[in-house]
Amino acid sequence: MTNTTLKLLAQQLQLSISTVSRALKDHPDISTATKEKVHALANSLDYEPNAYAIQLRTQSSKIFGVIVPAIANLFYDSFIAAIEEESRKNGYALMILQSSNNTENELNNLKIFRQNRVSGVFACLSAHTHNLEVYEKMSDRDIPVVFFDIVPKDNKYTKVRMADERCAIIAAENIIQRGAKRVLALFGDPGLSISQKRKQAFQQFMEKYAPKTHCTYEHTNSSLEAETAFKKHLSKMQKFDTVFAMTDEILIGVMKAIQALNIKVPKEMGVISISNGFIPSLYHPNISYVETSGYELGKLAFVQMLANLKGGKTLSELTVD
Amino acid sequence: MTNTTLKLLAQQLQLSISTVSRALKDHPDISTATKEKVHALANSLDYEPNAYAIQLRTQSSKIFGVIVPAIANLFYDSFIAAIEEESRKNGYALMILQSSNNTENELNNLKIFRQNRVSGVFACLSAHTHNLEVYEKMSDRDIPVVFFDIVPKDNKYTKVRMADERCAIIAAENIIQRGAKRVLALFGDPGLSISQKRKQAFQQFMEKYAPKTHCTYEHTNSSLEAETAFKKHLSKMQKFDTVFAMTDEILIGVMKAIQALNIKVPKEMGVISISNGFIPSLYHPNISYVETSGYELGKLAFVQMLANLKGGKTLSELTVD
DNA sequence: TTGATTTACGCAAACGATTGCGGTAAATTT
DNA sequence: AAATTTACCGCAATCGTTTGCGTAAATCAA
Repeated sequence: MTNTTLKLLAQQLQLSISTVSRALKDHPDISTATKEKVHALANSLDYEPNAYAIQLRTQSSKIFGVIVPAIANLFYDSFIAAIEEESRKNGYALMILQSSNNTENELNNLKIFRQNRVSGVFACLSAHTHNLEVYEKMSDRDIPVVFFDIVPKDNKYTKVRMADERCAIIAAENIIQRGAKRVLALFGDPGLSISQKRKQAFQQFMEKYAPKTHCTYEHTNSSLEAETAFKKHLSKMQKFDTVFAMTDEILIGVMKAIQALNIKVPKEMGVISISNGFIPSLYHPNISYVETSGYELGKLAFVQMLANLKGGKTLSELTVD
Repeated sequence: MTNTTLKLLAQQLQLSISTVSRALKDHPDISTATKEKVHALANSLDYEPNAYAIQLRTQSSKIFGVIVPAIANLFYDSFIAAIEEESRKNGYALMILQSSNNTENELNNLKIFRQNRVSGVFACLSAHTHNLEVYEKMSDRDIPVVFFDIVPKDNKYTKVRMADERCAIIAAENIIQRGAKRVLALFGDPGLSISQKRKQAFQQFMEKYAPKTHCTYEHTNSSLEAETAFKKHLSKMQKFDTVFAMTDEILIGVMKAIQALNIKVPKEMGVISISNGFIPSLYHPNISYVETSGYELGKLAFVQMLANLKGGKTLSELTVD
């Protein structure tokens, strides 16, 4: 079946294309009678405007691009869910691409976005992307970019991220309140700023407000490493009574060790993590965690995007507590 | 900055637009010298073809639409990851929309897809969508639709799904091999065909090959229900030694109960589920599961899509073992 | 030298929608 | 009855590409 176009409608109604176009969008120049006729035929013929023609003409696409390291990740999931929801409300659609933490993919994805003239891009940097030239290219094309989660350091970019320091400090507070004596604190990839920030904030806070509490810090790059690290430290002379996991990934490793050793939580060992809550809810009893909501972050990112789209650039770093 | 177009290149090179266009795509009509000049300028000016103009002209978009109930779901995640990978290889991009199991959203999403003239749609039906008229509309527009996971019954549609029966039977086999005496088998929403199929296959197999094994069947609609059901049945006179969870969701409930009651797996209780493996890997010891790979299903779906795109329609129901 | 081919390029018409600028009847005002 | 306004509508250019067809100049065969 051939698609219904303005032309087709115009022919059947013996009207000009412009009249049909205007009738469809309720232009005051068109008489009510004509409008009704046009609408009637458009409905019965199931007319749907060709988005590409519109975009070509108006130079705006009503599509946002999203780059995440991986879709299969609970944090990004909820982030995407949030911007998807907002996008729908505002008449935008989403084009989601994964970088798989690979800079080359990231480049390719951005290219696709440029070719599709997206209205804006939500981007989470790949773990080791340091060359931001490509993102400059987007700005050159007047395509606003809102960075989230893993963001560039330079303040000229619009970025939203979790309040990493806040989360770590809340966790530390909680640990102190519990009266922990010996703490094992596990952090992620030391190369990522998120790890650095959380660790620094955590450590500083602990040293200042609970100098007597003995803390062991360690960086692990996977669930497995976290599991091993946990077991290793536990077998030492001085056992610890509390473990802090910076991310879900680390928490998973910790919990496997805890289950394997049949350690009772929270009696024998306190566990606290930073998470959006899904993983902690899988265990019994539920693990306490400091909430980092990808959902909230998504909402915030969307607001930023809209602001960028309207009033030029808003250069800022916003964080969700 | 204004975007580089063929026109611009043509002007600067004192060539016609058509020549530039052809040079860029290595048309034999164009001399090598000209091609080189064109490419050089195109590169330095960072020329990128306007996807909308191309699509308007060629009537094909190089974009696939994907509808899932929720992105934040491990099964769909891996499915999406697979088709995303394949799409990229084949020069397509993905537009992902969620239905949130809401028929109205589903309609809207399809509309967006139609307006964007996607090349094809991968669709997972909302739990309670029975009116497939909208999908007919896609076919009328020559937009192939490949259904996955939750698929319509009618055989005129192209659909791929997991071999539900196979999975259930493999699990049953496994249970019999373990020498289980009393089994608690937990299934999902009885309204979904996936639940019906798995239960029926499971039950039939057990009755045929292990008639002496006592099986209790129950449908639960959430993790919490599964947890409650597990506890309820355990407190009865005749305890069971094996539990079967049809999905990750159910498994989560079961495992919470098991942890709460400090039951030893697999000594005191055998646990088996159908899953893609992520959730079962969170526990210690790892839970055995029958693999249902969203990833594999995605690959299969993509092949189907390509076939549909090329050789007209392939009406079939394909399953992944 | 002449006619037949090749080579290398340009013209112009699409694709479908938007929109500024007129235009022409009818309605209203003088 | 002439002048002016109003209400409706059409013309045509435009967005950036693609592509069938036409054609000069260059090459070749005779």
